[in-house]
Amino acid sequence: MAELNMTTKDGKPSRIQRRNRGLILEAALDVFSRHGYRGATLDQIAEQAGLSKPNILYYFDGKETIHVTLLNQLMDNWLAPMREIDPDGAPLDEILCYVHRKLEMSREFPRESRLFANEIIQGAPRIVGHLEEVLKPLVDDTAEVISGWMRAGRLAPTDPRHLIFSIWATTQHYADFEVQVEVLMPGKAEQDEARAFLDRMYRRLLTPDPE
Amino acid sequence: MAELNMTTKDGKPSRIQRRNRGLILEAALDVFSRHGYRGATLDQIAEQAGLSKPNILYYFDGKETIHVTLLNQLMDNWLAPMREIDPDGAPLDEILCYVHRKLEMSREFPRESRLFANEIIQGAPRIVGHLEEVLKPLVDDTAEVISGWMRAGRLAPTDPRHLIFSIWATTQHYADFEVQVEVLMPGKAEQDEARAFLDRMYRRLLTPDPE
DNA sequence: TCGCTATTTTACCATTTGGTAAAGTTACGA
DNA sequence: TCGTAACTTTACCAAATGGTAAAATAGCGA
Repeated sequence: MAELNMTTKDGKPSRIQRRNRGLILEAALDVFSRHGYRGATLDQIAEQAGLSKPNILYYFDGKETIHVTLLNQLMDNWLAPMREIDPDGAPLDEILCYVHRKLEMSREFPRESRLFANEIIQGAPRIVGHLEEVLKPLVDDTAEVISGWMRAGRLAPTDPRHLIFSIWATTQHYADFEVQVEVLMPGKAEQDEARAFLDRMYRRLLTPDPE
Repeated sequence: MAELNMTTKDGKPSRIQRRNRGLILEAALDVFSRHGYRGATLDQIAEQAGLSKPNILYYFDGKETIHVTLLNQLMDNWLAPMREIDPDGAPLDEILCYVHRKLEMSREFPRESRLFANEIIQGAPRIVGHLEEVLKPLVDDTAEVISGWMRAGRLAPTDPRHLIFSIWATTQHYADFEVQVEVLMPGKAEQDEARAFLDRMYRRLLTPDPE
């Protein structure tokens, strides 16, 4: 009887369930991404979702369950651009396309980026497992693809993992440190400039030297 | 009588005051950087400092005062490397030296980096003022110096502000996302590799093209 | 060593917060 | 339209948390 609140008797979630779980997760994303896990309260989430606190606990086992649910849902979308790097594509295009898509996600989903950043900064207590089991294999594969391109002389050689880190860092910076960017470049269309800057940077880094 | 707990009657802080304020700030840095502002508790800080909670409130007006004190102390050290960029130096060397020093600070002061990141991600409620009054002028100046170098053909042209952002992002990443880095490159001496990677990246980005 | 001030402890308190029990209300298939 | 399962609300609670009052103790200059 601990977690029957997930399906109706016949095993399928009802219309109301889908709607309210959606409302809760949307509200929770907002609150968690602004205040971090411990800084967020169920009352805030409830108010923003337009539901009562006990009602929220009818749909989710507890605060932590909501948070974990969010993180798990997030991860898939978050890693999608990396999964789409095509080992048979043109190396430089593939990498630059990845950079652009990550930057695009920073603009479209800043809350998701901050939720993730909060979790990692605080030691990733609730997703280390996921990092090891899902993220690590994916990064290992991708690094191997990039290494192959470099060995074949199709990209200038560098450490592929640090390359990936730098792409994550530079693109997510515009979401995670948004207030700072806003203070330092008030009112500017930074995203377009950022795209041009990063494009140029990775192009110069990765274009192989002529023999 | 609201904040007499700062000095003894003759205006100078006593030996005990200096020691205990130091203990408190050291403990607070640890706790705040691990859990964020709201996630940290006075009890945790007190325990780690080896003092009682009321004793902590004898030295600081409240939780927020401790946090603000930390952030203010931090900012100076944090910006020091940028202040040391020499407009009369060799442009590429100055930038690369800045990159190295930022990376070095990431390794030496990861707690400070995370404290700062936590604050910014959550909207910088306690230091926007500082950002506008101290950080912005400094960045404006530095961007102007870099622009000058670019106009003189001594650096390849790019947007100087986005260049600065990318340096912050890539160097602080190793502190702020330490767990993730550790999961993906277990046991490696990432810092040395990171140094080589970043050196190479910014060298290629900024070395002017031959005419 | 006395007396005064600085420091520390003990004993609290009010609020916030995650969570629960149980009574009510709604929706929907038969 | 009735009964049952799904959903929602009301009224709580225990623990945690930031903070205070006041008594107790330690340190130090005269």
